Amino acid sequence: MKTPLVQLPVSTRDGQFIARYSENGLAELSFPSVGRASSRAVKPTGIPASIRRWHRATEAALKAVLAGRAAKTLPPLDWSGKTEFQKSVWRALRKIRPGQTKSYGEIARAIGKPKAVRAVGGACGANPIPVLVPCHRVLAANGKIGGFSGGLNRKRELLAREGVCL
DNA sequence: CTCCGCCTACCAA
DNA sequence: TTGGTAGGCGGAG
Repeated sequence: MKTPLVQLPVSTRDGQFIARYSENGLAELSFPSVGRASSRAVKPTGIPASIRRWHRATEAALKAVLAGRAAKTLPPLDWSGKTEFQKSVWRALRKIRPGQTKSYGEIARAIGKPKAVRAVGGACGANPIPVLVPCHRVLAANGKIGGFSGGLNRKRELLAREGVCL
């Protein structure tokens, strides 16, 4: 099953994120919507114990990263339906520690596709689990901020909390 | 096949 | 430094 079965809110200092789970794990994490936090999140009765457990991990991990610290544990991530290229990029992103940064080119080389620089940017933009899969730690080669699907301000803030100076 | 993008290196002002 | 640009590659339609 690819469609998320359960969608649960995560309240943080930055607002209410939404986590979506499939039977295989966390499939998607959304930034707080600019609009009001109307609980669009459906909270079906009888949430599987496994998902409740994953959600606790998600909450702890998200709060840690938002505070500039490393997440101790992550719930299983469901990347089913995604391409091998994207998964290889996201795996590489997970190796970047808080406070560290890499360029799109470095990621491209790390996954053995040195010329797929721009495509790496595309994969970052398609990252379904931002923050926990730290695409915000990837900068342009010249040390510039680069882009960010969640908004550059957010990227700057996340990096600042990790002690990264631009 | 075409078009677009969280890029880059390079060249001209 | 700033600005324009061609090359390259994966993803979406």
